[in-house]
Amino acid sequence: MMATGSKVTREWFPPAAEGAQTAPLMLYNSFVDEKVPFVPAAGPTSKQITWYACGPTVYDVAHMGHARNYLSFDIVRRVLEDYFGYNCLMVMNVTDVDDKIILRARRNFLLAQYKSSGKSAEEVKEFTIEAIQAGIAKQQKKVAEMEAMVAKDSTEAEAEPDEKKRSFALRKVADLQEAVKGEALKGRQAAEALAAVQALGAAGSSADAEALLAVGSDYVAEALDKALGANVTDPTVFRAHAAKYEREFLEDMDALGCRRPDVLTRVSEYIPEIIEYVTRIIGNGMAYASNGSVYFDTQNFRSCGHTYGKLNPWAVGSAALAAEGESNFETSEKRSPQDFALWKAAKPGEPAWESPWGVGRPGWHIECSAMASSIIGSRLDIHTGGEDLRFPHHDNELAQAEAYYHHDGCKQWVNYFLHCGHLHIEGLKMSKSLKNFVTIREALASFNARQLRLMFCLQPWNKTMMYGEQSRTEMKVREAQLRNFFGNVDAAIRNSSVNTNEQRWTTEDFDLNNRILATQAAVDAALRDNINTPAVMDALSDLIKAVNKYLADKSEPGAARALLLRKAAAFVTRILSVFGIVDGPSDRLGFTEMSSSAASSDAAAARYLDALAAFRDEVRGLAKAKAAAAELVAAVGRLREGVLGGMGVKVELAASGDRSSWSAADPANRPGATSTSYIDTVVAFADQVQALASSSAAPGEVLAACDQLRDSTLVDMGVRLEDRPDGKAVWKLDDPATMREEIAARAAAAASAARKKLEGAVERKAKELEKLEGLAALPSIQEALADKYSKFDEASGEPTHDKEGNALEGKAKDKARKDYEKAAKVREPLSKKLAEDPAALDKMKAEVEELRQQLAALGTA
RNA sequence: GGGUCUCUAGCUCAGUGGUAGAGCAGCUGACUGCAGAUCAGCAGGUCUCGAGUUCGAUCCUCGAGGGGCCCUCCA
Repeated sequence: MMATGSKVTREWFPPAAEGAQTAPLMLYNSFVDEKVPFVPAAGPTSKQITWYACGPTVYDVAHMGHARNYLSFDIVRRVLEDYFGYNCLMVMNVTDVDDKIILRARRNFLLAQYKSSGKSAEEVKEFTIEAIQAGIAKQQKKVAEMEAMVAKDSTEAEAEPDEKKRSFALRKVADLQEAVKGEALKGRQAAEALAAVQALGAAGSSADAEALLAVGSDYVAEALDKALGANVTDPTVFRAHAAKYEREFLEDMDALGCRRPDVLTRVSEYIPEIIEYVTRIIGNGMAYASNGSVYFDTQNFRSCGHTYGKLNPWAVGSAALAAEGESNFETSEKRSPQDFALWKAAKPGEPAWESPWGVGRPGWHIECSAMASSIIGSRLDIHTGGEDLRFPHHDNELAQAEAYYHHDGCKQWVNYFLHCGHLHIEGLKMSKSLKNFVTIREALASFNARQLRLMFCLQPWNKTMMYGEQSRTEMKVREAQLRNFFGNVDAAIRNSSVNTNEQRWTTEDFDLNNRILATQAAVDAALRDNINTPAVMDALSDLIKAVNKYLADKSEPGAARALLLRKAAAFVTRILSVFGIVDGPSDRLGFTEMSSSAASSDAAAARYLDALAAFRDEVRGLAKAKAAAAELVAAVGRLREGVLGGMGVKVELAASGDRSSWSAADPANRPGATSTSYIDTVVAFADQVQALASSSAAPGEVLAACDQLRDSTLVDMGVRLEDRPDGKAVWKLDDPATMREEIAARAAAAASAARKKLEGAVERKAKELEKLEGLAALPSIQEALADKYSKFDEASGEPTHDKEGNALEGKAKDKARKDYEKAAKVREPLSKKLAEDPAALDKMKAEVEELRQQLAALGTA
């Protein structure tokens, strides 16, 4: 090519770059309790972020309250990763060294040892009874002590001159009284257990050790622990207990579809880092060793220019006051009541590690600071946990990290602290102690992971979440809407092939496209607004409704634009996959065609289903038209020879009464398993229709056969058939179990529907009547206002003179009018009703009575 | 007791200085041989109460009351 002098001017206008900055992602940050823009620590344009999640203490099975944390933040994480495109390093700890774990592990271990020691049933019984009696004695002693303490503390509290301290002392007394109640309950439970154990032997037959221990295991374990607990020194006992529940926890998380963290940090594996951490904090002058333990020095921490209690500053003072009230503070190892343990000196029967301060184990708060610092360093983008951990756990964590990084000038270890709201069930927080918990496994028995995730997506992550009937109903409605949407769109796309239909856009197509664009904008705005998943779900629901309307408008064959429908459905799918409600690409590893599920679909099967549906449509059409039997026979013939024959299926007619068989015309090209089952079905159905025709059955019987095919045979094959008003059925593939459940639920609902409807009607009518009667019993407006005004306008009824008889003017008059209007508005429903019909109240009474009688009649039937 | 948040339809919650909205639940209706799907409509509110600021308050201020949460272990 030659360079010539002729230069061509290329015309291109660059799009304006101003205002290119997109709206920020806002996150609700616990440091300030408001939504603030999210900026990665690595820089505003960086996509690299770090996240430390406060993980489980693995002492028992996890319940849905725990799932609230991990599932909700999994959704948040997926949005950050898959929607906003951040690369997130997610670290989660597992607390496997903890008071509860130690106690339970030791007891379980001793109990197991005892069980396998080959004691006779008599010995076991004797020991169990002793154990329970010891438990009862201890309980009684404790109650007595507590009651004495209540008496002592309350007199002391009364005498306390300082107002603030007195109120704390009084609160303590109240708490103590609550605790006494709790102990008394435990005592009663122990007494019941004792009776049960004694009954086991007395019943005559030999009591076996298993049964005895099943009743008294708690007490036996406690007794064994008291006697032998200090001798348990083998660290594998504790590790094994934690490992079991850690494994179960991770299984639960997998079952819920939560992405695993990138790094898992176990306390037991980070002891050296923790010791180094504590050492440095001591070196920085913000902790001190005391009698084999190490405490964090909150006073010095403040003197060094740090802020203690950033997340819950209000709790700090109160907690200190409460701690001062502790009777044993003078003898404490702490310098200040706010100080907390970084390292605890070992007690017998506990796992312990060597340290510069003697044998011991880490305090509760230090693990998170040390492990997160070890993996991530001196600045985290995000730290998450349940809202109950705000104080003291997370505040102490922050203090420890700032103290550790003091000489790096660290004043803010975490940029965004996110706390999820608790899970409530019937108005109460789900918790182990309230015994109102549902384990994750139990929940997964009633709902699948998709349903649970959908339920979580319908409520904001940072507010209290309701787990109840209402939430379940809304989730089910939403799930059905989504399922029907995907099914409807799929059917519509099948029936509006791009190859055979005009694709030019009409007004409806432009409108639908605009709806899609608007939905995309709404979803984006909702996600930026603190990852507001309920708002996203609402936006998707609006789009689905728009698509439904579009499909209704475009009901003539081929009118709907398959490409546009696909666009809408693809967007909904994409967002759902971000939430993890449908499997997304990031949940599989490797090339997708290697995954086992990819090959399972049998593309050719659709043709046979189409043939079956079309044949059934024809049969239904003939039956509804009360056509002659010969026409049905002709239809069967057309199916066998024409349709199926054209698809390479050769039907072998059976002798009368027998089932026909079929074979592939080309043996080298045999249909797959799914296709085969469809062909079996269509051939059998054709036989059935022919038999009905030849016995000249009534049209109703033919329709019944069609219904049975739809409601039973196809359901079992995972095919959902829906008859449309135009006489054409559409089919969708679905899970047979789900469909059977739906059918069963509908049948149950239908059975009780009449009664429920009547009950509802009675209740509503009675309520309305009660309300109106209440209004009727009210004094008249003028009587009601008589304490404020003395005279009223004849025509309008409004007050004209005040209580003293002075004429109302200016502002006072306006006020009077407002008073009047308010009172009038309250009475409006009644006056309106009476204006329509002066006898309305009596009529309503009669109606309620009538409904009640109907209901009673139903009850006796 | 202190702190803090909250009070809007039967339930869960949006919302705005110009007398209120959504979803679910309820009730009608359209379509329909049945089932399903879908659409349309209706009803339901002293916006906790009281006082103040304002031309005007559900919204702002103050007070009262109810509820939640935190101040101890918890996800």
